[in-house]
Amino acid sequence: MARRRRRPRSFYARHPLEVAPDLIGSVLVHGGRSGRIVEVEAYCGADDPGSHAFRGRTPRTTTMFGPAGHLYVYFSYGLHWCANVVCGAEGEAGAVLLRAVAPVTGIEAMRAARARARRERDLTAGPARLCQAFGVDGSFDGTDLVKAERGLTIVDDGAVAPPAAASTRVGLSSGEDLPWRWYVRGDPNVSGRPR
DNA sequence: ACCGGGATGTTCT
DNA sequence: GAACATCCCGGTG
Repeated sequence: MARRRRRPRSFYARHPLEVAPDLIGSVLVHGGRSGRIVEVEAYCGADDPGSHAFRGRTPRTTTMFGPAGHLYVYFSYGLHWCANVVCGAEGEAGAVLLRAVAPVTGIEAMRAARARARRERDLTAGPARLCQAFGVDGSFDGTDLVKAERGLTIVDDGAVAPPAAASTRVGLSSGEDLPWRWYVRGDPNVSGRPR
């Protein structure tokens, strides 16, 4: 069993376009549940028309403008929670959206939390699905992954990261041409298909 | 497999 | 009042 090492603050303090591909293959951990990250998207603050931070700081986006390594959780389409890791220098509002993981441990707990999922690959394929599977909601907004607040963190278990392919991001009406999504090609847990 | 529409409510203009 | 970093279900082929 390889040693699990928490990602340090310096890992997240880089530009989101560097952090995003490096997060592929890392492991998201919450209590007994864990999953290997297979799909992410980078959001680049004021430089990025697709980012919630593009039009400046608002009550909702406050966490994104804070220090790297904290979790930015937002409510989507009136139904779902989605989670990002804040990246880059404080105030730049960079973030990486966690879009999909491959379940590793705690799969029974994930199934219980995702009772509606019919197929196994629907357990954690998609930003809202993975939050539901891991029990992440708005109360986790602002928690520090480096300190593993509330048991939530991201670790490097030493496994060789699978190669990541790049594509445009999913579901945007602005910034839709920027190739800022990374995913493991062929992994069944990846959500939105690249064009 | 692929596609279309409804759910649902916060956020910001 | 419109937009929204989504998901699920039921249709069709």
